[in-house]
Amino acid sequence: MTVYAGQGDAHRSLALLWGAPEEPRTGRSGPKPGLSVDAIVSAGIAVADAEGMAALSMRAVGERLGRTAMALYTYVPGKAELLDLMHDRVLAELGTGPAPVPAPVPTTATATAPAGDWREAVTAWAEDLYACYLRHPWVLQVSQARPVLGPAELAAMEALLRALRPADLPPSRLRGAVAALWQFVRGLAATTADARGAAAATGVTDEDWWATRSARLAELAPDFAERYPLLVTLQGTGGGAPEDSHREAFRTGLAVLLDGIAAGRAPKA
Amino acid sequence: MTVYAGQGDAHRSLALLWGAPEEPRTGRSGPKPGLSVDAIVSAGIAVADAEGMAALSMRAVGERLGRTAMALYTYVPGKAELLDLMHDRVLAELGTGPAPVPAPVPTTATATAPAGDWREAVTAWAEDLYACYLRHPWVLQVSQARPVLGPAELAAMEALLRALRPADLPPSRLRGAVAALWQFVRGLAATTADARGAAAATGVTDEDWWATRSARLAELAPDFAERYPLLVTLQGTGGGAPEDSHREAFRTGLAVLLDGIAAGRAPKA
DNA sequence: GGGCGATACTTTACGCCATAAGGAGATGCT
DNA sequence: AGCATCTCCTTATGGCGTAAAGTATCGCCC
Repeated sequence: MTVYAGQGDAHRSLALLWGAPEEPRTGRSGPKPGLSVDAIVSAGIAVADAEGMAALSMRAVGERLGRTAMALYTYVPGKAELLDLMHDRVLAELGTGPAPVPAPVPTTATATAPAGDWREAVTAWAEDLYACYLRHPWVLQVSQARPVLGPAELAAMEALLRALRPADLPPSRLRGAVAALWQFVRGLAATTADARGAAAATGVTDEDWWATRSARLAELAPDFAERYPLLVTLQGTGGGAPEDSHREAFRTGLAVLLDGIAAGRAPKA
Repeated sequence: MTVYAGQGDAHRSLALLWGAPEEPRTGRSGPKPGLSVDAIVSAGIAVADAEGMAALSMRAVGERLGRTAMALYTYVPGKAELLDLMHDRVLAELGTGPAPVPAPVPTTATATAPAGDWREAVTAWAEDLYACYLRHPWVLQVSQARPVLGPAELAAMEALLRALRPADLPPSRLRGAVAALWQFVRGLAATTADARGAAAATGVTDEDWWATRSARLAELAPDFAERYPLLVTLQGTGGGAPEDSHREAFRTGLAVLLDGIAAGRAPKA
């Protein structure tokens, strides 16, 4: 199950994400709030971390806080908005990259930046995001289609741009690079997360799982090797442990991307 | 809502995907089947195309076929498996690329292939996949986490490998390139699909939607420009229509990837 | 041709889900 | 003290996937 975020009231969602002006409580009466948006978001994350996205229900979140499902609706407009908040909260775990950089002229590119090691910086960013996704695999089930535009998500973007700055790309190419990098990390994290999930859910090793799978496949499609010759040769070369092969794909895929970025740098000044 | 595929019985799912041996009907009695797996899959796709993923329910699919939801269970083990089948059916719309290539020595790289225009071939492949996703946007809501391993998905992969062959990459790098390309196309398609969906659902232009969104954002985070300086400069440079900017991101992102692939080619023979 | 076993399909029911509606109790201002 | 306000609850609605069990229909074999 994938979950579709960002479907709630965009207005309220944004307000919550960015910390609503918090009406200064003038003339408030009634019982003090026993919960808070923050607490609910935390509880939601706890549920999703522990039980997975499928188990995330308003009831479950409420229960974890000793309330009913309906109690949450005082604080949060609905499940969709809660998901947006959970998503951004998780992304807030990301480091914001190395140096904020005071404020060099943002115009053209005569920057005297340390340069060159932008590759390292981008790699660090990618590893950071990858690890974050794997800490909270359910986030990968929140459809990335709708941009939530939370502060943490934007901060992550900004961090990537900061890392890429020394590469000195023209704007259009920069956009392409950012898109490619983000999607790549997310996609690969999803693959890895699922491999782990399959192992955990079925109690079978990732390795065994694949073995069973491909045995069954060979049985069902005896002409496999003729139909997919290139696939077969590629498959054959990656004999190692499955999780290692993901890491290798991550490394090499990233290398491709970095090379591509390097190739598009503006002519050196 | 994202939907999580591949959670059903892997055995039966695979059998259905690959066209089960189709027990040769010896000694069958009972009423003739009025439905078929194919018809059910088609109905499911029709529902999802027309009403979106959220509206895809066993009841809805059954109704379209003039049956109840439970009638489907005679043919298909459950909703998860149906989704797998729908997914692969959609991917079967993809072209399989230019020339199947008879069978040149797959060992080393002294191939006399037309070479060079692998960029074009890969671009065509990417455009094809991108277009297919946009024809059936709901597919992007099927979690890519779990590899379904249907014939069409594998064929798409094979087609990409065929396109990439003249680039003559070492296997490890090839794996990285494939992963990066696939994730990129999928991710960008998701973004585009959603932009369209937002426009359709709310009746607001994509442009207006963004305008509202960023106005609200400026209101909630007046220090936006200081917090995200690089993001702001990047945003500012892309004034055009929103859908065009996706296409541009697609083009430039792909260019980055292709350059990266080119950079990693084995030394020319 | 009669009957029987297999098959297609239905009805019903269960336990979930998000959330609309409205009510009870607590709280603090006036 | 009175009352508006706010939190939280109970209840109800209409959905979902699918288990279980019933009914109708067909083809084979005696």
